[in-house]
Amino acid sequence: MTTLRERKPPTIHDVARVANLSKSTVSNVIRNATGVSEATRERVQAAIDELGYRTNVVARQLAQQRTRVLGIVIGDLANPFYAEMAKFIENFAAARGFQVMFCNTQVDHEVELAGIRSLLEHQVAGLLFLAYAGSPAAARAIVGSRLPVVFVTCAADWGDVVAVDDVGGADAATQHLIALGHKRIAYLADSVLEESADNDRKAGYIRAMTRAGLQPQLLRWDAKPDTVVIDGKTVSIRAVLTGRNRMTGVFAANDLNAIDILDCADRLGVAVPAQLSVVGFDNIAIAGLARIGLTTVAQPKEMMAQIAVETLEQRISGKLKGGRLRQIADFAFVERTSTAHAEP
Amino acid sequence: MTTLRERKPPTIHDVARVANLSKSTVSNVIRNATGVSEATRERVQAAIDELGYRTNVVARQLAQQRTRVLGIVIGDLANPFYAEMAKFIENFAAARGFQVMFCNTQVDHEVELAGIRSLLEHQVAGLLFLAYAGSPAAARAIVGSRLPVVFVTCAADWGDVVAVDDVGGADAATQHLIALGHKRIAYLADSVLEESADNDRKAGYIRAMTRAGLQPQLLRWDAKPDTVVIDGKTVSIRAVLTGRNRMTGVFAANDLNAIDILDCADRLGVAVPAQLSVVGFDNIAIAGLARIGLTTVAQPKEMMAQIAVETLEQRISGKLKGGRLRQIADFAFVERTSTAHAEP
DNA sequence: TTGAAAGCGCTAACAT
DNA sequence: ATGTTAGCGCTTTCAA
Repeated sequence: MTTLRERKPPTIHDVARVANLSKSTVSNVIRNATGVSEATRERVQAAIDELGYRTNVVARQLAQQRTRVLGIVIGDLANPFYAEMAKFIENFAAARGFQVMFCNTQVDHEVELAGIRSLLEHQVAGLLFLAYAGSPAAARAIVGSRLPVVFVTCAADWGDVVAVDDVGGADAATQHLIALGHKRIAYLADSVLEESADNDRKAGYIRAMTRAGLQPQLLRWDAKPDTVVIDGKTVSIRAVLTGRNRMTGVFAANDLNAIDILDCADRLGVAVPAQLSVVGFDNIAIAGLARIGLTTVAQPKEMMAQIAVETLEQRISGKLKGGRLRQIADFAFVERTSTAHAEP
Repeated sequence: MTTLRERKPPTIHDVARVANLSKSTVSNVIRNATGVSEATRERVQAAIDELGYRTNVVARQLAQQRTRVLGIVIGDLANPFYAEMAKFIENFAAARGFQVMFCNTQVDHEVELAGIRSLLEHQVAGLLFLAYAGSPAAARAIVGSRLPVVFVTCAADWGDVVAVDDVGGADAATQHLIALGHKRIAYLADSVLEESADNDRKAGYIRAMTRAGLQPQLLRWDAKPDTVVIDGKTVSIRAVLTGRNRMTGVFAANDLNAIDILDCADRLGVAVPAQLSVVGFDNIAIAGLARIGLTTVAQPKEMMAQIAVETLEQRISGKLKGGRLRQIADFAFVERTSTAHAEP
């Protein structure tokens, strides 16, 4: 092997020495600056190849006083929806020459803030929030207003927002259940994080219920697969799905929770959709499996990721100026086999 | 607002001026160096708070000639297994003061190499491969031997390896089907990437089949949900599952593919497990759903993530020296409802 | 078209 | 205990 672990990597200075040119000329070649003769360019390239030189981006970042790194704050990577979004975002970012730094720590509020702080210290050029859970004030105070921030799939008033029509989607989902003749329809909040999107979906649900003269029922997991909290009281999921005044329809804040409910129903012997109809939100990949067949509100994931990255890039480059942008994408209602007419 | 978008962030120089001290003293405080009087420390802290100073990690990295950034190369974030692994890895890394940079681009070989190159240019302190697909030679040539590399969940001979006993797990999975009386058992390779883990699992499958005197059948997706390639010939999945010499058992390279097969069976009206038994590998979260009930080989994900990060950290810090480490974790066989005795 | 030189913000000897 | 100083590798004016 030619490269020993110990030897320091070559710098432009080394390249310059080998090519018998100055540092600046080498720099000009590397940066594809104009005004370099073809002969020189080749001479430099030869030296670069010979030495195996590679740009030290850290030094460049310091000199240029900016980076091409995007900070991505994720709600929960274990949720396929966020994983898919993260994948798209990474793809679009890479295509535009950005490197991404992730920060997943949704576990602990303090850890989340520390993560954001670290991203800022690394001088990320922009911040992208996927599911913004933290106390708004704290995060905002840390971020300040020195770099562009985009919220995807969630919302806050201190950055651009790219989201789906959560209220409309939730309304449509609820309306679907109502149209099928269901009366006792519950809303199930997400177990992990009470994000801004949840609130909008809840609002859409309440709007549809109220319009139909039905009583909203807000559920929230207590001990994940067994009990839920309803009106401040802890109730077993068995009671909710099989009790006297059992729910016949559930609209979950997202597919993952909808699937959890499906699983509860299966274990309790409650037939879906014969005895229980379930609607989700997101349209994650597995929702489409024959065995799941989850009726859900689909978000245009790839499109949202693209718009988010593009918006952030334009803010960074300064091409986009002015007030906060709110870009709301249309949802698509996907009817599958988890919903049916209510029993007479 | 006090902070205008335009004003440059304060540096240690500014802090020093406000505190009436030198840059180095401020630096000493920031780095928690010893030999700073309590009074001075407080004076510096006051100035820091007043100015809202935050360390510029880029400058520090350049001065220290090292970073606390880990490069994570992922196979496919849309596969819940990798997403879960990524989450654990990010967690452990963050807990140890590392920031992570992701690179997902499994789409294109060229893009993958470009991603690795970018991570190196960003001077990552170490590289962690989750599912290493690329042509070994190319990636290795780019990385060289200047920084530590750990392969998790996959293997290569030029870095430390943290993996599950793929061969043993695959053998056990296949053996399970054989013990249930199945004769025509196929192996289904992953559709996205032909990784090293696939080969080991294939080897375990072949070993078990051969031992039982059965003929191995290697399948690979052609057009994802419809056709597979077997012995170089394209065959419809319908033929494979319902034809004259149909398979009665399938061992898939991972859960995602196993679930795809389950889905195919469902759509074709093939009853699982009555007419078809399916075993997966990974034990992703959804495999445990009542509706999926996938029998599978579980990998100790969190433990592997932890060992991987720790190993990488020890290589980086120099605490761990010497030859490549191969740390193989035990698998756990999880029997669920997707497997049963073969029909007589 | 090329080169000299002054930073970028921080660290880490070394001197005081 | 605090300050002085010389870098880290690159960019970017400005001269030559």
